[in-house]
Amino acid sequence: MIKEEIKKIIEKVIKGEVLNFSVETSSHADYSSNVALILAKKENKNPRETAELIKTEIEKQKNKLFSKIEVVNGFINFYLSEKYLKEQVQKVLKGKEKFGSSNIGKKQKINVEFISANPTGPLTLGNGRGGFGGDVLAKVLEKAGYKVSREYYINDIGAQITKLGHSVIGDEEAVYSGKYIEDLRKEIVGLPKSYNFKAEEIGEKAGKIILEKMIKPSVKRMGIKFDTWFSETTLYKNGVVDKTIAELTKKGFAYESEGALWFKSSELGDDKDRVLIREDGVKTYFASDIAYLRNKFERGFDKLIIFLGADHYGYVARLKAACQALGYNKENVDAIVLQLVKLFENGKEVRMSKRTGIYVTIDELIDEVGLDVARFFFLQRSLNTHFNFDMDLAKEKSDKNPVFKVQYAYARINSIFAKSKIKAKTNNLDLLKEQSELELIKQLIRFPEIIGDSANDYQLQRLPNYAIELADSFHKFYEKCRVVTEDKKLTEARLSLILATKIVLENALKLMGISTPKELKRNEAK
RNA sequence: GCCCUCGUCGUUCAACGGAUAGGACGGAAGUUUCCUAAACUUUAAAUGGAGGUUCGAUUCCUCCCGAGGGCACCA
Repeated sequence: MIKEEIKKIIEKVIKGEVLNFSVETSSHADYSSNVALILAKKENKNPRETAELIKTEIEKQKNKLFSKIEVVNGFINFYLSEKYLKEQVQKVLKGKEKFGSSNIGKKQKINVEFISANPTGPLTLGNGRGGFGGDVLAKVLEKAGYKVSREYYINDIGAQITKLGHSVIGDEEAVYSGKYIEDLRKEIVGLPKSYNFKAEEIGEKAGKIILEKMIKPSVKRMGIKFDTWFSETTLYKNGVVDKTIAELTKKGFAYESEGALWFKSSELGDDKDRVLIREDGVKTYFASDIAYLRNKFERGFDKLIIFLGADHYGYVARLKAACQALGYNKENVDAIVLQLVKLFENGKEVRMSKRTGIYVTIDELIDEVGLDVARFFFLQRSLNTHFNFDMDLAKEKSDKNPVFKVQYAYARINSIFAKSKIKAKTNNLDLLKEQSELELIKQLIRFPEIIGDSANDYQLQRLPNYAIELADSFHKFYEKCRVVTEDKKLTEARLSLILATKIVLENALKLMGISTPKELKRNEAK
């Protein structure tokens, strides 16, 4: 990664100084660093002079990375040399689908748990946000050198399931409604009327059907493949919950009060203690969640990432407390909190709820706008911003979704190759001298940085934004430079450039789980 | 009441404490004898308010205003 290379060069110059300076792509140059501003402040010197000093030292090294280094307002601006840029094109071509991969993860095992919706109804919009986010984060981490496992936790036991049972039976304790509940009633309860239904059993059956017939197919349509579907029930069957509670008790983190067993989470950063076993002897979901946490670490994961809805926010402190109590490092658990998606219809907010039966399912969304648009749509938004969704607007705008701009760039490249009789050759890359050509190369080499940054801070909206910028650079190049011309050598060089672009576009789109159509039909409506 | 998240062009989203706040849609004006005009070029338009820290704040801190979400022996 270039940022890292430049950083190393600077660090060498400023020697032992430990500074928190940055090197970033910049609108003023190819890369810029604020190192002088920070160093000068520390040493109480003039930033401009400090910058000049650093610049002179770097120039002495005669590094072939740069064509020019300049100092402006105390910033040090770096311009990459053409020679270096052309080497990078070769690197992309050589790297192919591996271009962008890195080893920052050092093969650490990460468990990414996401969606994990209760099997009490279909997946909805909110699950789409977490679903696509989790899947893409997993892909990013894989590309960054982690060993990733995608996991779905199924809450297939307990109060929710009993309530589901009541709903299917249709008694007065019913909470869920909707057509699928009626269908389940027909399927499970059957015609011969009997009044001996046990809500728990019915709920369990219904949950299984919902999982298999509704959730799993939706997940598949979303383009997501889980490595593990983890059933909460197994934690009870295998005695993990009891073992975990016993361990907490033994370590002095659990105590009895008012007939219940409590976890001393308040001693470990939570605002209050939490119940593990209720007065009536029933273990809480939190108890099995701790068991699940322990189970994940016991399976050998170095790091856990858990996607949570904003309505489960309070959970984070509890889980981290549990982590510490069990002797694991709480830093190895990252919770990603998703803000809720609000549904709007005709300009008015509609409260989504599986209980009232008012919601938009993920299947409906994909039916309406297609998977590519749906994915891009969600990925463009930061996970922790509030999100208003209007299906009518989404439908109306789906034709104008920027994902097509990206796919169109890809299609244009394929079209050129389909028509060209000449093959790409890299021996004359020196002929690439146009501004738009060099700009395009600069975009290509940002890709590994985009992945590295996203793997570190989980800010996935960076990916679609980058894809758009890359497509833009390509389209500008396309307008400016004709690829296939009479000049054979130039044609070969430009074909190499667009081949490299194709590789990066394809890698970027695949990372987002978006298709790479070889051609895009012209929009009839337009 | 306490805690968390969010407030950016008309709309919807971007911007590790950096330079002239970026894109998309919508608005205005253009570009096609030539590899797909779902493209390109030009243009108007925004940081909720008040303080503070800093060489420098959309970003960090405090208060206020507004939206959402938590504060269960529910999940």
